[in-house]
Amino acid sequence: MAQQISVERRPRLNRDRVLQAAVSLADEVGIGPLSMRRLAQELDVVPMALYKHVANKDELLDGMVEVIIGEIDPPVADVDWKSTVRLRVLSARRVLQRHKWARPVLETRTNRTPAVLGYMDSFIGMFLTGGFSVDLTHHVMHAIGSRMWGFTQELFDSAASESGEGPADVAPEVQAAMFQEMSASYPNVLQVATAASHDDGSVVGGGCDDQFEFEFALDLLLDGIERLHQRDYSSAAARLERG
Amino acid sequence: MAQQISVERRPRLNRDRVLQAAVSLADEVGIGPLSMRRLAQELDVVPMALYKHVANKDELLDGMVEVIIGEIDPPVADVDWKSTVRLRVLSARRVLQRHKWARPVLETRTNRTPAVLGYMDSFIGMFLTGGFSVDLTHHVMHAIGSRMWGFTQELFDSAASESGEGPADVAPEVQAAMFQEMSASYPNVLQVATAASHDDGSVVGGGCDDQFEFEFALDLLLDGIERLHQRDYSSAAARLERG
DNA sequence: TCAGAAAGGTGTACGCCGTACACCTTGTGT
DNA sequence: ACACAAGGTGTACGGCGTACACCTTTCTGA
Repeated sequence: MAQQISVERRPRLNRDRVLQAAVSLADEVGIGPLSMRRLAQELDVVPMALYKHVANKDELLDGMVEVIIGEIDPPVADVDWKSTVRLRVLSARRVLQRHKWARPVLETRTNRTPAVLGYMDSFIGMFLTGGFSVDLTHHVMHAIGSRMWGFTQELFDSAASESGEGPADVAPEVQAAMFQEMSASYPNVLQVATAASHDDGSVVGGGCDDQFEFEFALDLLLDGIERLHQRDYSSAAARLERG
Repeated sequence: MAQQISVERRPRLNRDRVLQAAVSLADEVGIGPLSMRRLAQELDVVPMALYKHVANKDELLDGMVEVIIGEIDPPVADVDWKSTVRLRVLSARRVLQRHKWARPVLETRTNRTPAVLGYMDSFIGMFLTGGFSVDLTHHVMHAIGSRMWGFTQELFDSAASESGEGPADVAPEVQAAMFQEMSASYPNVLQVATAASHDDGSVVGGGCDDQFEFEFALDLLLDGIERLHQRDYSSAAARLERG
């Protein structure tokens, strides 16, 4: 009967509480001082307890990214693509400003977690819905990518990154399963990714010409800049126009 | 007489050899495994020996950045601004590809070392020489910044970052000295930075509206994208045109 | 030429970090 | 009531950056 006396009992931990606590702590003290030990202390728990809920620190960071992606507003419907995209990016920006540690974390992180893929998928959807071709959507995603997240360069890199050339070290049936799941959960990502790989025949990854993408984005900017220059742009005037 | 027998003598260390070794090592093994201990080992020296040449690991990283900035081609003269800028950015990109560790390092680093300031100054100069107004140049630098380095957001932040609001914790005469040196060494940076601060009266830093800069760049991209969309852009066609 | 100083290099030690591993405790389903 | 899984603990290891006291080499100028 006295099994649960007035002693203050800490509620049990779970992955979600761990991630939330990590985000709060990083908000407070920054990403540098966020160590497993410090986080454990914050949760009134011994460091190793955390490992029952996240595999390691890397997965913790991935989880934190998940959390803040969840804070980005969903796309607003029934307006033109440009406004949809614009509002979404500005929402993402607001999130990144609320969590100042997030930018560097996103920039280092190359993992395509479900949350990241889901966000990308929905983002791509905004262009496709707006009537963009898959081709243009692809380049546009590269061009705009780093402005919101920083995952431009290896957007569709497959799981390659480190180990060799591509997904050659995964059994074919596993690849097939991944493909199935992709097409179910991230149809837009899949569409763009496969279209981008027509050239070299690989199904996912490797099929996109980094140099071309870089120059595409660079020239997009330079052309825009040139136009502003030609019309004697002044930010003061722009501010007035904008109200 | 026998003071220097056939014994193999390691040439004395100096800052440059340390930095070069660090760059090579990072090229080989990546930035993660690059520790002071590992670097020392590579140089056949005890870890603490390095601290006679660099103050700490952060300064080592700054030094490594210096080294690779030195590898970027100087601006080519006697062509239009657009080509000058384009070629320079592509040169910078080549450097970053040669040193794959550099991008994340640049993205985390917020220090305005002489090398960085020098590069920025010369970069700004390309626009000013091209007839750009200081105002437009300023926004353009923000818009294009991260595409080469990643220091967009706090380009002209002064030394603020961490410690409070601004340079208030530095003696006035020191500020004056810094100003003197700036105007001598980085006239373009100074010009743009001071122009950007007219609004709020501060001399250096704090005087630039992040939200405005972000939307400026975002809209530059979106407008460009819209134009491509309207003319049914296709990358295949673009590739053909380009040759 | 030679002392003394400055610059370069060493050895030890400290307090962090992530986390492997073996263990105990608590909650849950039968 | 009990077994078993899930959650939590304690200890320990190897790696990190670097402070500090010390020795050794090289340079300098009288």
